[in-house]
Amino acid sequence: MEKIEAFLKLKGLRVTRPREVIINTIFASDQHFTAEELQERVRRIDDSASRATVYRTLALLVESGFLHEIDLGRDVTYYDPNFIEHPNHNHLICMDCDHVVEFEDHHISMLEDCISQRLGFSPISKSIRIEANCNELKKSGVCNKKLTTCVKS
Amino acid sequence: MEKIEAFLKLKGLRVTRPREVIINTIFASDQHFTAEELQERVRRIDDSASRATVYRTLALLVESGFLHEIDLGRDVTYYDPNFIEHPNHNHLICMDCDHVVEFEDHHISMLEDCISQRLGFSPISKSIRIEANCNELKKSGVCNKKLTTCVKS
DNA sequence: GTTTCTGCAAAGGTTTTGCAACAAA
DNA sequence: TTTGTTGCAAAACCTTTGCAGAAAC
Repeated sequence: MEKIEAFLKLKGLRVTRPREVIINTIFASDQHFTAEELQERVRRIDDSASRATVYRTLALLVESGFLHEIDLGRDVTYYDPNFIEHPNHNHLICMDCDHVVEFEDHHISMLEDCISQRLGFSPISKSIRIEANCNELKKSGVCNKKLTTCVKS
Repeated sequence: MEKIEAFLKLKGLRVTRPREVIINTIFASDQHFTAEELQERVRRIDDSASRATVYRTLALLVESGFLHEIDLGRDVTYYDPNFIEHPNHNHLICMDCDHVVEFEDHHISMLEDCISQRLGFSPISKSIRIEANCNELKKSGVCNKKLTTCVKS
């Protein structure tokens, strides 16, 4: 938050009440969210932020690199506040329980860089999306997976 | 096309003129496209297919696995008819020239499977999207990359 | 005071849908 | 003849935008 405030001032942008509330709400958790969900969380904390301002602030944070858009294969845009801590993470989406597991893997990351170079390009951003079924569910009929933190390897 | 016709008959669905035209148009090329682009190509061949039917046929083909939706990071949905020949390919998108390079890599694919299993899941589909800059452009100021076929490694 | 930001409501763009007519089997 | 399919136009959906008033600095 302090970083973002500093950034705003540097750019000649203003630290307003709606922006503060929105930014605090976003970074209060490391979980991905949609604009809709954010708007609702913001509304519950403080009524001072319209849908338009939520969208405008999201765009601002994405452009300035504080937030990432991710594609979970659904029809809305998801935002991920967890890229500052884990800049190279990927997503596995369980099609059974809809859980999203974030994971990092150094080997894959290196391979992606190699392949890009071989093709004649320098990667800016790399992302993997895996859609999967839950093994636990298949075996026992019940799914207890609630992994929400970033798994590193 | 014969495969899809057989599938339609098997499912009790009908082989109609608009469907034939749309399906033939899609698989006349192995290049990805948007609904809008498809509609226009279809219109030029034969006027017998409304926008609604184009969308409905796309949905049908995606559901039945003949066609894949892909995310190129733009704001429209792209469709990729090239997954039957190359079921595990990924996309590198050049941010300079907007070209899309399809690539396959056996090692990455295996790593994705391993990671999924370690996390307790069985992958259904895996996709990588790399956004990149063109090396040729950076060096010579000109970009001649027009790779459109699937690069295997 | 000046400039940026906000909220509202309206518009934007893509995709979906209800319905009556139509065509495949 | 039955059932699935089409085209049209309207609706739905998420997201963006124009504008006048409000708020930072």
